[in-house]
Amino acid sequence: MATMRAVADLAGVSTATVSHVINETRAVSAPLTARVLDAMEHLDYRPDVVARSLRRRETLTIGLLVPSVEIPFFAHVAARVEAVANAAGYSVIFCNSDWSLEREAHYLRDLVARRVDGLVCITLAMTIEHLAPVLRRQTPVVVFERMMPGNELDAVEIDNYRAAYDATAHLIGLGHARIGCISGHTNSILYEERIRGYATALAHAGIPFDAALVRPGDYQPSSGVAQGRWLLDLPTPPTAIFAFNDLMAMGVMQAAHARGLRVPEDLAVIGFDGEPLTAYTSPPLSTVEQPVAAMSAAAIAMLLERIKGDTPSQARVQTFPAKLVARASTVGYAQGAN
Amino acid sequence: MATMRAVADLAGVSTATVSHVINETRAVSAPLTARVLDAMEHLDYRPDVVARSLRRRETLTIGLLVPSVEIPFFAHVAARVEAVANAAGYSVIFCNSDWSLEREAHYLRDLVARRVDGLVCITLAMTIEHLAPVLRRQTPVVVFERMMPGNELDAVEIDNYRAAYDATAHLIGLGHARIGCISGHTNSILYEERIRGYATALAHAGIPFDAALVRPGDYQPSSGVAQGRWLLDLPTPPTAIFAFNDLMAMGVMQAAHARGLRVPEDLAVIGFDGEPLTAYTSPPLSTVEQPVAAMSAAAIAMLLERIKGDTPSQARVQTFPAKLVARASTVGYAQGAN
DNA sequence: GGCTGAGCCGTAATCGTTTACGCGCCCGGG
DNA sequence: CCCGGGCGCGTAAACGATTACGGCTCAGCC
Repeated sequence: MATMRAVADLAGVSTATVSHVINETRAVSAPLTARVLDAMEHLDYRPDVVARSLRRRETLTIGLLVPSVEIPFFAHVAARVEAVANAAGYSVIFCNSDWSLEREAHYLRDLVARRVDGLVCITLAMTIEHLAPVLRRQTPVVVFERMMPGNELDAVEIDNYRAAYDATAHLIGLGHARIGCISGHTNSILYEERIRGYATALAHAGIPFDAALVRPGDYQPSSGVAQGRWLLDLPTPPTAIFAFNDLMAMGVMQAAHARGLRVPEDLAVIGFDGEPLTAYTSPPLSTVEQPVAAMSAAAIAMLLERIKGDTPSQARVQTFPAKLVARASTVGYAQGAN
Repeated sequence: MATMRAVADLAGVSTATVSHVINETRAVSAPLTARVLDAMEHLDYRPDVVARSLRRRETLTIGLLVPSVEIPFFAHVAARVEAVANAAGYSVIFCNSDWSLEREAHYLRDLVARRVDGLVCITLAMTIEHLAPVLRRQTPVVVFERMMPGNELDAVEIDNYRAAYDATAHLIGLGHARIGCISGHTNSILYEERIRGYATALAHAGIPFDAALVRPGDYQPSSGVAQGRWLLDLPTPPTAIFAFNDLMAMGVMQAAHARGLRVPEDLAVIGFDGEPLTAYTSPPLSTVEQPVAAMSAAAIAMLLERIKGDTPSQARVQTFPAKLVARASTVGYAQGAN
């Protein structure tokens, strides 16, 4: 409530001096400094962030755009991004697009109008054109997962090819030859990379690729159930299924259990993302773990560099390793520790 | 980038006219209106939200404070609150306190300095004193779950007493007489109410209350495992366990499975919150479902009323019914549909 | 004694909007 | 013919900070 003017008056100085005391931006004599601090204390003064933002032309705010925070992976990212950003003095405006391109566009406009200093966005279907309004205003952007075209944006990602390869090879190593795959939305680089990893692992093992075994999911457990059933209904059903995220893998396990199949004896299941939750399913779910904390920290670090103007001009893409975590849903309780 | 000044110049009018065209706040002749709109179009002008906020003394921003968005229930709330707020034109500043009172206090100060128009906060341990800086600035607040003391804040909540009663009665109805309970943090009204519901249901069935059967959890699945083991290690272990949230219930199921116990034949398990996830565990988890969407909408509605100044002066507490959802983790596949 | 330069501060412009006032003009009624 | 009242618009003062300039004082030195 108290304004800087009030503090200045109470301390008997000008607002300039108060400002400089607060920001330590020019020398102020000891006695004056003391008087100012006293006055601030008395009035419980806090600088008005809005006014400051207007004048400084920075808001100490970043936007965070995610498809759905109800999916554990995105919630995890949101938590980490917020923590790191906050430690650096930034607040986070949270935008949940619900997988809607339209809403994403809406958010982008709003975030620009709000003059966010930067933007972390995690989206699969968005293309560079959608970001045009943001880039035009020179607002730095970092994306999780590389975007569709050969755009040039700072990004953090995992090696999706290798991760999918590892997951598939893991199943092959356990003796499976007929391996189903429940993917996510098909219009993304992520999709292509993971499918390539899956197919390559099969090829290396001399197993023919069967398109019927690859089913599209939507990252919700219900699609895991539906596509899991579909696969199990095949004349020659798979003996193992690789899902593009943990929730769908849980759905698959349930579909299997509902038919009296045992996991992993009758059907092995492996998920993706490696959310903590997976350690607590029944049976514990094998998965491929993404280093969310490291990725989030890296994303914010890159963003802050851009904001500070340390402009590498060249877009940087940081690729992190994903880690296969074998649990009872593939290797059984006997072999699978954890 | 384009400022209102630029638009005014291009259209050959004053900034006042531009402003009035934008906000439709006073009559402007058709020709001028057209010229202004044209100019805006040409320059791709968007009002600067920061400047506007400074002048209007409102930011069209609300703060959202949650303990941990990685817990499905809070993620669900965050998604709904954001959606409703956004539909009303408000942006959401996301604050993840990680259960830390210190961080909560930090966020509250920051949100006030940022002049958020309102605040939705969901916290168990916080007391009214922590909110003092917010209330002093007249910033409206709505809380999820009533707070510790007999404070007076607008709130949405479920009938925790009844919900816990129902869950316990459900287990009793299935023939269980020795029922364990894994609670959350013990320093909240929520805790007291649920324990009261649990105890009362037992009493009504003539079952003596056994303090050894009530164990504190922390809403993480790991505590479900730990406390589940503890309970199963009892000389006379419970035949059913009621957990204060779904994640801990999953932990309990895993602990049971790890010992070769069958759910629900050897141990019935019921959770709390009713997150969608629970329909996909193995077996599907019985739970008590909170009407998150309705609660979130109500919270925002109350907040907006306060913001608009429609001040009931009296704090309002809206209590919603929770719904018991019986699934295979208690009633078995035979009886339990779904 | 005058000049210079270093310390310290205050004045006022500025960021980009909104909005209280007030001024012209035109029209209709007395 | 004059006057009152709408209607339409512009001028300029906010909102609450930051910051470019410039002014003053005093010490040191020639």
